[in-house]
Amino acid sequence: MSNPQNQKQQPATAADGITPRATDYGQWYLDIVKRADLADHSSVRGCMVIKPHGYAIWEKLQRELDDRFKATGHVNAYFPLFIPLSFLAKEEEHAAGFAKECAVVTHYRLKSIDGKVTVDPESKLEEPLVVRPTSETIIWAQYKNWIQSYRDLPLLINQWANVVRWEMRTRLFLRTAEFLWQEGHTAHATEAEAREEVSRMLAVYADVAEHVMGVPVVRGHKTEGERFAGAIDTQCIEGMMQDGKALQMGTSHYLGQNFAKSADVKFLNQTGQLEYVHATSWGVSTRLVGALIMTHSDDNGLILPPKLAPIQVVIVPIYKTPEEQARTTAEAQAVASELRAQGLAVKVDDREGLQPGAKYYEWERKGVPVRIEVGPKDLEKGSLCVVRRFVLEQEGESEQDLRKRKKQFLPRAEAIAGMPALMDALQKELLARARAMREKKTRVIDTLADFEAFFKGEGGGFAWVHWAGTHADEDEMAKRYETSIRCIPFADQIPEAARGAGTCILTGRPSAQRVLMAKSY
RNA sequence: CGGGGCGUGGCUCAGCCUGGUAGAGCGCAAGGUUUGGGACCUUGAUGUCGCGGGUUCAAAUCCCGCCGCCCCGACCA
Repeated sequence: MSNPQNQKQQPATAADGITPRATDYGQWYLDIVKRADLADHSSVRGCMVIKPHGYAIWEKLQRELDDRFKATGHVNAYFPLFIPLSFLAKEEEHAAGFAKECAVVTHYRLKSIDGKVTVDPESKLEEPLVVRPTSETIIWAQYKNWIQSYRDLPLLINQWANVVRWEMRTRLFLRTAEFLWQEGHTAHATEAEAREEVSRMLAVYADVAEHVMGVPVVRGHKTEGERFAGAIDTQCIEGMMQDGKALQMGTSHYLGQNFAKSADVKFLNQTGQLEYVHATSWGVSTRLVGALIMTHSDDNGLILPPKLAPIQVVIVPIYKTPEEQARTTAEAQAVASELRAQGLAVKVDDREGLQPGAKYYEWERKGVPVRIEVGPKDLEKGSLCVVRRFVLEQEGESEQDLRKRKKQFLPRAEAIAGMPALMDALQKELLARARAMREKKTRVIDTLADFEAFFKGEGGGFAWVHWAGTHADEDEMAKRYETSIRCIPFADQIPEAARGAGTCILTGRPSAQRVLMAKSY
C-alpha cells in the first residue's frame, strides 16, 4: 500500500463482482449485463444469447413501441430473412453502405465426406442469398405488387425481426452481429406526407425513450456522412450515457423516391398520372436495452424504470421458526395478490436456505425497483418495510445513511395503496436524474481550446458548437478528438444558451446554428 | 484484416518454465444448525486438460499445425 509502484493494479471489484464505473466503465457495463443475468456471449462469434431477464425487458419495450405503432395507424407483417443478391444490388448507394458487413448464403446442402460433415460443393446456389442487414430491398420488391393507385397509399407496415450485420467488433446489446429490432417501411403519395411520417415516428421514439425508458434524448438530423445508406434525410434521437458518450438510440429516414425507382413502384394519382411513391423507414433495436443499462444503473447493479421492469416489486418473507415462516410467507402472498390487483408485476421470493440479505443483493443486482420485507415484527404492527432500489444521491453520504433513506416502514394499507404512485415517482426520478447527469456533462463551446479541454481533460460529454465544415473537416475533428457530429438538432432541441448564429469552431466560417458534438458508441 | 491475450469440472483460475497419480475457491447435491443486509459444518458428485499430429517408457506440461473466444485499432444501430 505504501509502495503503489510495486503493486499490481487490482481490478477493484465490489464483492458482487461488478467493476465500479470509476475504475473501468466498459468493464462495469459488461459486468452488469452478466451479473444481472441479461445476456451471455454465445459460442457463435459476435452473437449473444439474450437470457430470460434481458428478454423480458425487451418484450416490455416491444409492447410499448408496438402499441404506439398501432395507435399511429401501422400494422405488422413479416418478410423473408434472405434477400437475393440482385435485390440488394438494385439501390447502388444502399448496397455500397452495407457491402462490408453482409453474411451470405451460397449453398443449401451438407454432405458427409470421410465421416466429416461439410458443405456439399454441388449444392451451390445459382444466386447467393444475403441475410438481411435491413429489409428495404426485399420489402420494396413486394410493395411493387401491392401499390397501383393513390387509393393504396399510404402503406404503413412494421416488421419485428432479426437482422445480421457482420460487425468487426461487438459488445453485448450495443453491437452484435445479429440483433433484434423493428423496422417500419412506409409508402406515401407525396413528399410532404412521407416527411411528416418520418417526424411522427421519431417523435414516437423520443416519447418511448424519455417516458418509458427514462432516457432524455436530443432529436435532430444526421449529417450527410452519417446518413443511412440510400436516404435523403436521416433523423435520430441521441442519448447520453453515464460516461458522457452519445448513443444513437433510434433513426427515422426519408428515402425519397430512391427505393421506389430501383424497385419500380409507381402509382396512378388522382389526375391519372403515374408517379413514384415516397418512402420512409425507421427502426430501433435491442441496443435500447444497452442504453437503459448505461443510463441508469449503478455500481450495485442494474436499475430499471418501473415501466420496463419485468418484476416491479419483490417480496421477501423473513422468519426464524417454521411457524414464522408460514405466517410471513402467507402475508407475503396476500400482499402480492393485492398489489397484482393494482396491475403490478410482483414476485414473492420464498426460496429456502438463502438468507434475506442474499436475496436483497440479488434483486438489487437485477434492478427490481421496489422490495418489500415482511417479518414477524411487521405482522405484529401491521406494517410493511418498503425499500426503493435507488434514491437521488446526496453529496458525501455514507453507505449506511443511503440505505436508511431507501427504507420506509409503512402501515400495510398505505404501503399497498401507495405502490402505483411510488412506481410513478421512481419512473420520473430516473428521468430527472438522467437529465441532471446530462446537463452536468453538457457545454456550449466556442473555441477549439475549450473543446480540447472538455474532451481531453474533463472527460467529455455533449458539446454545442457552431459548425460549417466539410465532410473532410468532420474527419479531422474525429481524428483529433474522437468526436463526431451526433446530429444537427431541430431548432427546439437547442438549449437557450446555445441558440443563434456564430462562426464554425474549426473553419471560422459563418454558421446559422449549433450542432451536437460528442464521442459516441 | 493488423496487434495482444486466453482455451484445464458449471464459473474464476492454479499447475506448464524444470514431463511422472489432474488441483483450489466459488457453484451444485444430501443432511444438520441458521435466517430483519451476502450463514456455517459434515459428506458427496462433476474433467476426452480446445482439436489434430509429433517427440518420449511417460505429455495438461516440450515441438508443429489448426480451431475458437476475448481485448485494442480500422467499420457500424
